Amino acid sequence: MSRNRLPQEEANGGTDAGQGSPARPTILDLAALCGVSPATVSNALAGKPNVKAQTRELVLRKAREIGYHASSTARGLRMGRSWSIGLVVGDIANPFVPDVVRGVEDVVWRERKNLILCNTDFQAEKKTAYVRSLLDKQIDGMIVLSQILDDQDMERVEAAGIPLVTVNRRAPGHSCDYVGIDNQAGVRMAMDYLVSLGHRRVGFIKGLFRSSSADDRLAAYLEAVAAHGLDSAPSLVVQGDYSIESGDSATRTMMAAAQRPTAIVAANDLMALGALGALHDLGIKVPSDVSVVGFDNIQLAEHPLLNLTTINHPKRETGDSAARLLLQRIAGDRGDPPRSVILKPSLIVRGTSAPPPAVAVAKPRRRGSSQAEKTQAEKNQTAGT
Amino acid sequence: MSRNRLPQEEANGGTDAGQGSPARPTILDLAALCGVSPATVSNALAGKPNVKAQTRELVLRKAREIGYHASSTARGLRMGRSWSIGLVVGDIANPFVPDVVRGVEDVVWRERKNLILCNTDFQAEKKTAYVRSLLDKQIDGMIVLSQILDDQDMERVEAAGIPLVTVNRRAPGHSCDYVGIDNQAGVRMAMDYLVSLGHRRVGFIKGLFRSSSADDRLAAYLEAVAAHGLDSAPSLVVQGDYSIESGDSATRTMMAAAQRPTAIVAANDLMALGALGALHDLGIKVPSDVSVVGFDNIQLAEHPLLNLTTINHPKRETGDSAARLLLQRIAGDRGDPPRSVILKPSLIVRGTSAPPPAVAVAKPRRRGSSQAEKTQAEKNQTAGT
DNA sequence: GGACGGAGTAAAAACGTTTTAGCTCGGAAC
DNA sequence: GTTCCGAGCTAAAACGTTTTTACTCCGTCC
Repeated sequence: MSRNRLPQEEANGGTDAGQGSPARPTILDLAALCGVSPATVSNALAGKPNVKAQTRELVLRKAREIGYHASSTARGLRMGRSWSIGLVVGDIANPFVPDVVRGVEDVVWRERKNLILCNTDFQAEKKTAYVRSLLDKQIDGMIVLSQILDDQDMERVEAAGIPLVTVNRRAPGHSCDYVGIDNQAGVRMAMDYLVSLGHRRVGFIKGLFRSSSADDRLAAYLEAVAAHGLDSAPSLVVQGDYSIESGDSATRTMMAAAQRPTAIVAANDLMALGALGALHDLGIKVPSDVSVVGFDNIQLAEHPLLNLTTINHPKRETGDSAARLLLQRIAGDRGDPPRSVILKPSLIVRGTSAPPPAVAVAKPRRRGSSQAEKTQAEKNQTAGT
Repeated sequence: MSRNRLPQEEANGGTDAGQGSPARPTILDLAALCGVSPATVSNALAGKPNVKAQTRELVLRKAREIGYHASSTARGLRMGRSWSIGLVVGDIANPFVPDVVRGVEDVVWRERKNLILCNTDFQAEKKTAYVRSLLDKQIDGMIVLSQILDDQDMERVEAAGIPLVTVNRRAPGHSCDYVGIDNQAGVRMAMDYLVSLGHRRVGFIKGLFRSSSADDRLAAYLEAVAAHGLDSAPSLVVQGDYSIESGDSATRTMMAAAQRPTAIVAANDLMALGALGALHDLGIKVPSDVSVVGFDNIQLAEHPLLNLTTINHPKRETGDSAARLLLQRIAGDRGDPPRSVILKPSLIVRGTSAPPPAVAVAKPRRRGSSQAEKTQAEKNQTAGT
């Protein structure tokens, strides 16, 4: 160490006549300034017990004076950590995502860790590259939202011993912590509710194939159709891709079929909003002609002009749980068996749902309860357009 | 280096009988494997010209074989960089923000840098802590969205020599790269358009005080009122805070006043949507009774049921420009004078704007031009509502 | 035949920490 | 008067790179 010669000749030379930035103080500077060794400074700042109170005080004071802050990079290299966690999302611009991110940030922030945001656009190549990059950075942990990593990426993460929490979509074959929602229960609530209103012919706009949550939601729809003995027809299930546009076109397809549904359940709110738009364009009244129920309860769903009946997905709590699980895993034993948090959905009745037009009711008429729901629903959406 | 003894006795010991993760290979392992020095490996991988083609090939092959990836941390320590940039936002859940983030991510991704997302909730303490953390991490650069840093934080960033780009809000007293929109032009377009429709009494829901863009938008409104000789009254300008709720309550306040406006311009779309909700609740027809114009053109503004006339803010392009500016600054000379990118707003006519009720027109009737505008506007919004 | 030069490689320093092992010194125990 | 011990500190190694400097050949030139 040629730097550490004389007390007054510190690492960052006395007069910084150079125009460049003055180079921030290192632990060596601080040690020299305090007249102790770097080890002692480190121990003092870390609160280790093997340093005299008086010395610790001196170090803390001087550190504050010169504005010393340890380099995360150096510390990370030595300790093999980075105090940052990777958050892999498909599309941050999807209104569902930022709310979850917000939940993650909130708890991660409490431990003063940083969030590295990786937007994959659902592209395999980008996903792989981001995972690589995160591993190279020695992240402390990783959260993957609404998508799965290929086996190779997964293996790399496991090999690196990096804790991983998956959200909304289980990685088949790999066991890791998971946070999701009870999709089946959610759709069942929507279906039961519609049936209680008197609907017998309910259409479903499903999400992308190959996503576990999409499968669950579709399965729950089919089960409900069977359980309640509802009308079933191929034209009542249309494929969407979670976008507004796909909800729009799916609805047009569905309404063009011979047997129109009296209610439509969409696998997410964006498609439900697309359905509302399409029905509006087609001159079909909501909810008097057709009811629409979404899934997620995104922020704008409660706007008086949209006023979407939907299944609430606790988004912020999702992010919160995922981050908690991850932090526990980081702090605690890596060997513990994987844990799952399955959040509860809930039905939010707003203005896009009502009993079907009278003619459609074939079964014996329901009593009060459905009537009450109806007036409630209609109240919510009076004066609509 | 006690590790580097024999060819077959590599750093990461042959048999990893231990249960822990096998510890990833270092450049020493790779060097031993190839029978060259770590320096040569480094040069080979970096594509330096001073290594024989044959050697380089060998190194690359072996590197791929054992899946060698350099540690960003070690490299960062040595090179004084981190290949990540800090993105400081106020609230990621605000629908305006993710689109900008998406733009940033897109260009940052091209250089394989990472994005560290800092959500400040507009809290001074969180802001300061995040900036500290970013500086400790030796980030390559920083983007601050729609907020300003206190002088002390600002000084720290400057002292560290970290390039900084501010977006939507200039830091008074500090000169750094800036990306924004021509707020005045935007509001002027909205006002001119409304005047051309025949409106003479236009209300304005302004944003938070102390934000430069809010000031600009308000100023433009006032100028337009003066320039066109429109009605002006204190009750026509109401304070909001950029949230839906504030737009709602501001509108109720405005409509409760003696002199109701025939049109409302809001400083952002969320408040405009709040206005739509309030008017809907109040039973006031949009646009026949009152026109509403927003600012930002958030994604859902184009939904057929909202169909909001608004000023487009090129969000993605904003993020794009900010990131570009930042990367240039990182790569190029730090000493260059600060640059600004001012994006152009544009008027998006949808269904929430129309001529005022006939009775409201007091001044002598405009000729053709306004009529032309009107038909144009109506053409744009046929099949609306 | 020796000096020169360039190509290719190696040795070692440096980046800024944390942590382990060891040192010193004063007092207590025997 | 040794020995032992603990408190408080220091020296040095280690983390895994990049980069500077130096070295070794080998062919070419004079």
